[in-house]
Amino acid sequence: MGQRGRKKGASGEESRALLLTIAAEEFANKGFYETKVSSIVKQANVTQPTFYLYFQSKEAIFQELIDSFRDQLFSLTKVSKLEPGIVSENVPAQITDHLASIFTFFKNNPDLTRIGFFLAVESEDIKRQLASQIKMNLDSEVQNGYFLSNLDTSLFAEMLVGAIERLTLNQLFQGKETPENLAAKMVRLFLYGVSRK
Amino acid sequence: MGQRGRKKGASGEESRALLLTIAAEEFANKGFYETKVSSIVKQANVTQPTFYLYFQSKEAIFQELIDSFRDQLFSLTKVSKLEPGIVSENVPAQITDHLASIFTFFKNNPDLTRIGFFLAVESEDIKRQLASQIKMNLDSEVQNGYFLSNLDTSLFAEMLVGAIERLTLNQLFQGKETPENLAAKMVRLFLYGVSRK
Amino acid sequence: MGQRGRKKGASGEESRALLLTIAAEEFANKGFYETKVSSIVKQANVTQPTFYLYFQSKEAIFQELIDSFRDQLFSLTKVSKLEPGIVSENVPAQITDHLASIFTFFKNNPDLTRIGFFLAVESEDIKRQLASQIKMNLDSEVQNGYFLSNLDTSLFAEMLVGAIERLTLNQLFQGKETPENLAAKMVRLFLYGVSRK
Amino acid sequence: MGQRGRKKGASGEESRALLLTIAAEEFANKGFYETKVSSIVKQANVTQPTFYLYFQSKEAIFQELIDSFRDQLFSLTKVSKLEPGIVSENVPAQITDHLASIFTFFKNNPDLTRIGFFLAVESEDIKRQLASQIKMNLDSEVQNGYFLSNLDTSLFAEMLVGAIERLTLNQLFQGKETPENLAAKMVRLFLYGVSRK
DNA sequence: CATGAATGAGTTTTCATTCAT
DNA sequence: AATGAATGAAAACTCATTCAT
Repeated sequence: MGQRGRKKGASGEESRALLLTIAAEEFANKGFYETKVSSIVKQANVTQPTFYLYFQSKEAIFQELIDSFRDQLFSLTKVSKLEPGIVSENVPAQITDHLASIFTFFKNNPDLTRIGFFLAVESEDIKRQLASQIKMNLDSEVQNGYFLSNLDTSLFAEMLVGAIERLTLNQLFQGKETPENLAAKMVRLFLYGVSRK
Repeated sequence: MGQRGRKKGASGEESRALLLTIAAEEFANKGFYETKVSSIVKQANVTQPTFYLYFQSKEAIFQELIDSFRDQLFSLTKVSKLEPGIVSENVPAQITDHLASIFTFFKNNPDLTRIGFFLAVESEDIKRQLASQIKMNLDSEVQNGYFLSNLDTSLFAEMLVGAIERLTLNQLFQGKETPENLAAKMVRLFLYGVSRK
Repeated sequence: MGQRGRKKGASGEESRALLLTIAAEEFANKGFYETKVSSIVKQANVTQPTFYLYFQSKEAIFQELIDSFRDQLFSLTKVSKLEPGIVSENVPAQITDHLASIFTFFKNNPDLTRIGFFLAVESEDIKRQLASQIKMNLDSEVQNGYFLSNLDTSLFAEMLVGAIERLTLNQLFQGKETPENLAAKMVRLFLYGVSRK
Repeated sequence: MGQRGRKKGASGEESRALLLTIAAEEFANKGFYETKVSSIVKQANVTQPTFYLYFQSKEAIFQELIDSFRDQLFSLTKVSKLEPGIVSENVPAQITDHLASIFTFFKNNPDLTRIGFFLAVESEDIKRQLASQIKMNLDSEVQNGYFLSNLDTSLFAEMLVGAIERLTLNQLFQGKETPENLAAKMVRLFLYGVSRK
């Protein structure tokens, strides 16, 4: 009776949180449509009506996960504007740090990241939004003379997001690189290019 | 009797091709799961059994589209290795051409591209494969001294694929840039970086 | 609201058993293919999903009925070996009893019998298995000198099964004979033949 | 063009006969429902409309096979009444011959037999009819004093049919016994019984 | 005599969701 | 806080059968 006993006594919040975690895992691994409510609740050891006690629908819980990803991501990028008065030499380091913090967040929340950055229909929105934030940073950096004055910041921001996305999946999630290294390599490449001269 | 008469007389290949086109459109716009066979056939003005006359299943037609994308993409990239004896100055132009041809293919086949590059489960595979092709090219170019000798070509290839992906969606498909311009801009940025100095 | 209320409160096992009974009846009367899930559930006053709550598929419920028949039949025949030390005169009575118990089982479970003995693909298997059990009994009886020493027990066992089958359908199920009478008649005929002398 | 040429030139009767043969095979092996018209015509190298040129429906061709079986079987049993004036000693041989001719027919027409004797819904009818013929023969033989005067000929006829059925399937079709041997064994057993004394 | 192309009418099965307790 | 039992609404797929030629 241990398990059952515990479950009955569990606070609602616990059940809710558990469902959320399991759902994230399932969604991340199998996508929205291949994830069945029945499978989520089975793993959480609750019944289907319980699910609906905490979430209005399958879509709602998915959305909640997306929103959670978006919120965390943007609370991260909000604080990371280059400070205006910074000295030139430190710019790369600053950018690297910023990038590393994003990679760290992704690494620590792989399920959420898969959902919000790759699976959701809104993923495109989110990436656009991220690109837009990056663009704003770039613009001010251009203004401050750190970057090429004729840089197409919009396009560049999108390229960065694309790079982030691929490296997250193929390097970070594969455990091939740490967030810091990845960030450093990216920045170096983008700053100085790959041409020999 | 005009309509009916025409349909009965239609060649099978025509019906098949029509279904394929409509399916591509639907899949591209609504994804695999939200695309219903019933909706495809309605637009093609045939009945459901006709669909199954030409395709084994909804999955099969989806797969056929993916395969078509993959095949075309890789028949494109297969021909585009940098020739060994090329003079240094022409390398950027060559790369640009290659990239432009990819963008052109994407632009001319937006539905197929959405399916094969973004919607399919195999999309990751396809991108990995593309990255791998690019890496091989890069490797030989490094060997020939065009690029930094310590370049992490694998990582760089992935960044390129990420950039291609984003720009395809947000610039090319939006009609903001031509394939050629996009390719040129990308190459310039990656070759020389964005740093002012 | 009476009906609806009652249904909701019904125990699952009840619904399951009801479906099983109705399915047996339908299968027995119309065969596997002409029996539609829709018709079973209609008679059980439940909806189709309820059916799938208790049975994996139409095939599964059919199989369950077959297995039930087979299990009951063989738990019946397992106990009925002639005891070794029996006196000669009692052998016919013993055999008759055994046969009667089979006929009784068939009579009490006509739907199941129709399914397992006549409709199922496995019916042949089941009959073969029954014949094989009978053959083993016959062999030991031959050994004990009750029967002709040169009796082809395998062939004879099959003839018995054939006779059982026909009489079940045309005498027992028609209510023309009781299990006991049928058994007695069969035994007499097989033991002593029909020849006048 | 050989094949096609031949087909075009084929007489209608040839196509019809071919379809009938293939259908018999398929029905015999897979049953009515698992046999698809599409599969029959594929094996016959014709198209579905051709099938409907010769048969009104899938049911019709099945019925035709059943009727063919029934007709042949009963043209066989019609001729085989024991002649009234026969001498006592020859009765067993006569019966054996009769039985052997049935087994021979079954052996030479296994597909048809499977269909008419085992698969068809009318199989029961056909067996009943066969039993009824046998009963009539038995009755006259009883009258003539060959058999026990109190023999329940109806029941005995059914037992015979059951035995025939099983032995056909498990001995004859398995190639374990020739029609003649099988008939002889059956007759011996039924005439004199299996009791030792 | 034969076919390429198409369909009407169904059937099983799935799944998110909800009562009643 | 939770559940046993049930369902509405649809989806993919099948197959015998038939036009038009």
